[in-house]
Amino acid sequence: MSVTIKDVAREAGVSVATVSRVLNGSANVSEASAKLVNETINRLGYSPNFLGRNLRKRETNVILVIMPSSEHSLYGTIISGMQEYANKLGYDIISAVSNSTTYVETRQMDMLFNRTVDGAVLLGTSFSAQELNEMARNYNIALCCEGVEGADVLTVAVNDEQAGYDAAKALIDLGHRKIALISVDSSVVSSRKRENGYLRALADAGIEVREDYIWHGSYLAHNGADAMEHFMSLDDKPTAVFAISDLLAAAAIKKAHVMGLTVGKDISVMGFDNITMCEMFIPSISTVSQPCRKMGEFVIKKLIDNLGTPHKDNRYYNLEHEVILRESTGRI
Amino acid sequence: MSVTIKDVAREAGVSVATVSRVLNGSANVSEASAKLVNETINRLGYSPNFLGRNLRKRETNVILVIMPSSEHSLYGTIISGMQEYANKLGYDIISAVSNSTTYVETRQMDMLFNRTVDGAVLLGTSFSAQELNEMARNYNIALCCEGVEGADVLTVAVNDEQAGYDAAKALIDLGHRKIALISVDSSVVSSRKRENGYLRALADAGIEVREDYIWHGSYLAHNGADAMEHFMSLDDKPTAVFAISDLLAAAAIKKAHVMGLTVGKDISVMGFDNITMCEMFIPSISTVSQPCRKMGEFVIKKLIDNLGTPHKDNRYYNLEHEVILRESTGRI
DNA sequence: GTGAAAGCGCTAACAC
DNA sequence: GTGTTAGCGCTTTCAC
Repeated sequence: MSVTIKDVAREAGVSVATVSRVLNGSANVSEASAKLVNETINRLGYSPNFLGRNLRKRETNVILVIMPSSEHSLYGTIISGMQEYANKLGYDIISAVSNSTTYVETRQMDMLFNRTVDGAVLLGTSFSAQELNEMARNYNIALCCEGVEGADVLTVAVNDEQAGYDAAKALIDLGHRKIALISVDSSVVSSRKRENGYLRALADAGIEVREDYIWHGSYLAHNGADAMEHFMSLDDKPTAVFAISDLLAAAAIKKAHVMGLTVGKDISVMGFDNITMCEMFIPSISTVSQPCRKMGEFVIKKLIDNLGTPHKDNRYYNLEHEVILRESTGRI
Repeated sequence: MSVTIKDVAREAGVSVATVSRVLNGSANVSEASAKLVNETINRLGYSPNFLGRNLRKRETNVILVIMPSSEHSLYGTIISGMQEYANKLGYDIISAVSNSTTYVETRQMDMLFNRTVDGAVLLGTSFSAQELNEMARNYNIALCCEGVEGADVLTVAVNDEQAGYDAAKALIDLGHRKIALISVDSSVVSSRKRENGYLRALADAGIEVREDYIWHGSYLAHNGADAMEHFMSLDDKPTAVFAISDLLAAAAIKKAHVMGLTVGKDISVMGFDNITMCEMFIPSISTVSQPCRKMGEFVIKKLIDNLGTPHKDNRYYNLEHEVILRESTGRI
């Protein structure tokens, strides 16, 4: 039914080897043969079957990216960076969304184990360090955005602790002393690190940490609103809030607005990630930006480097973040 | 290096056929053999090479989804719906972002032509009807969200014309007579249809269409702001604006806000798509929602149905949209 | 410069 | 219930 290399060879009156050579641009094909083969390929509408090719070559030139969520505009930018770089090197990027479900993530990682792809990048994972190390022994994997403690796996991310520090420091520099934190209840490493950075910044500035200024909940928007409501119910209210994600920050801002506060004046709010919405929001949202494109390019570069060699680079690379001040934060 | 079915067979002391039977759950394997094979598989950490399997079976059970952009939260929800449904049927979904670039999209479609995937769903495409028809003759493709006029290809989308009508009608029902439109300059069919629906709604209500109330530009946020600025520079200003996308609506709202207007009172703004941001925005954004999950499920169901048969269903399916009124629109 | 042939890992027909 | 074997479509060695 579908046309194969054999059909092309027969029609062109050459051997399959010659067709293959033309296909792969190998040397030692006469111009006449090459021309003839190419014409036949076009005439027959032939497209090589990559299952055959990849099986034979034992490589697919495809890299899988697994995202924990599809709602995060950050991931789109990262993947865009990956794709551009990968294409240049003759690789393709495909992606899949795990929804942070171990079952789905495992199913997707099967594409790596069953040789459908050459490598995988995880933008957050539910696998343990031990599981990751086990996988990394036999397969090429990398983490991006979100490291896993104890995992000896190639990782590219910002320094979340320092980024959390810088975010809190920016609020302190604006004159704030009563700074609250909206964080999440989960074991996600990056959030914990951002939280640690916040604590260190307060300590450095000689500000005492108050339990009632620290809120833990889910990643959902609702949590940002609840946190803001809680802070505003306190007798001694904070003047600034640092949320470990922009979504939580936006929800907190919305709640403050509904409560009649002017965000940026009555209360300052700082987010994290610099998602698309930050600039559009009313007020625009101050945040910490990650170098998404660069992270995508870099992790792909390193991963592809690993594909060839037995000496895999499994280092942890930190890329530079940047604090961006917009309307949602103001001097006190 | 990597362990194959042969290794398992040798270690277990059975033939590769028996291992294959266990792998595929075919009948006619004694319990003893099955147990032995499974133990050996676990012991050796064997994972079947799908390149071999797929080559032999001439199917991959993988469907590719191509998105024009990665920034559209709609797509994430659609793909989520696809994935859930596909997994139930033993299929996997992978996705790729074309950035509306023909070169990239073509490169991604190669995965279909070279048999790396069984079918492809395009959430918007830069291919012409003719090109699509040509592809559909030999391959399994479907369009979702965004139809192409003249393409006899399986398509699942909302009725954009009616949706545009309903959006404008909702504004009319709120008492508005001076209703402007923010649309895009491109040939994207869905936008033109929404625009046509807007025109029909005005006609039905006996409202004359004014050229200076219709703005065409790019998809970028900037365009929404420019449009609002233009409308507000008119002597006879509109009291409501319908934007054919939520992003444009948000940008228009932001601009109106900056200009000192209270959106929802001084000016009403209606978007389209019901992206995540709509609910969080200040004010929350009225919009038209598409049944994303359902669309994803449905298109996958139909596409998988097509995989088996020579009689392909290439109909155009319309799913129900819904107008959602929030704070950004008000009664005049 | 070109062709014959082996073989990548797997499934499935066929034989027993 | 199990094994033997052909062959999916391709690349690549080896011989000429």
